[in-house]
Amino acid sequence: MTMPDHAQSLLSQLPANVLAAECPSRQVLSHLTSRWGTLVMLVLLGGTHRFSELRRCIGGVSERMLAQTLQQLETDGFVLRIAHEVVPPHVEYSLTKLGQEAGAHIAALTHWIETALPRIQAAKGVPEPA
Amino acid sequence: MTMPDHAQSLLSQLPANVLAAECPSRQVLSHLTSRWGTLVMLVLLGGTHRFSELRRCIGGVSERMLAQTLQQLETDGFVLRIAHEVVPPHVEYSLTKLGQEAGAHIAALTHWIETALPRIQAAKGVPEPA
DNA sequence: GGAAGTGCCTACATTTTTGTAAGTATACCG
DNA sequence: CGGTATACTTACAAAAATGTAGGCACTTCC
Repeated sequence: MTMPDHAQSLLSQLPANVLAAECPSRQVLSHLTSRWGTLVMLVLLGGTHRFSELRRCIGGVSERMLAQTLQQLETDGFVLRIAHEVVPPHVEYSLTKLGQEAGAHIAALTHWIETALPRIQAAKGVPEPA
Repeated sequence: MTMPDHAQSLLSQLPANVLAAECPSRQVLSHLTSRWGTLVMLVLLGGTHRFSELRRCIGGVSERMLAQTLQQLETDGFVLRIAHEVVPPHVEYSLTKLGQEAGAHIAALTHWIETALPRIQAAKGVPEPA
């Protein structure tokens, strides 16, 4: 045995398989689920925002990390960056169509966590069957 | 201005807010979206598995990381660990009810990535509007 | 005129994460 | 009897992520 049945079923017709170490989907996943990536997607799902706005509403991000995260999401094709050539700089970030689709799933997960948090904290340490 | 409107709306009635740095939901999110956490949830969504099975079907995990990840998910109440007191050891991992709910969202995201991968790769570098 | 705001980047230091290898107790297989 | 498998843990080392501080080229506000 090298792989359980359901893993095979996951492979089925899909063009990618996250369970495989070398699959490019792994990297996309890691960008979307990175510490700040998830939160950026979440905020941008609410509409276009400037760099400093993002920085302010995402508690705890440093400028460095925010910039890095935005670049990753941009090169992945999830975020659209529009820079107005003025000074002081004015840059707007928004989600692409792809970004909105991904963002919807991220929002679903985070929203679930936010509402389920009481249950999660109650379950801590208390062994619970499925 | 300290926070955009939609961020306020996210706060609404929810018992938690991921955008706040100190919110406990942040940690839960980070466990579920950690490098291996996501994949473990995904596999366990397919049913009960032993440690070594998980290790084999999740490409690239080390024993150390798998053990650590499972422990985190267990203390968060997502994973149920059942150890049969025999030698050699026999341990089974499965998802709790909470874990299944969270896992469903994770599966939706990863499944989307797997199917959208061609589009994502095509979009790389090509600026695309929403 | 001085301070604050804008959207970054870069160098450097620190922290965190992750990998590697070895050890454990025992049973089963040939 | 030697090798393999099980489910881990621990110590040590290497790699990656992250934070901090400073700079830039201006403009607007007080």
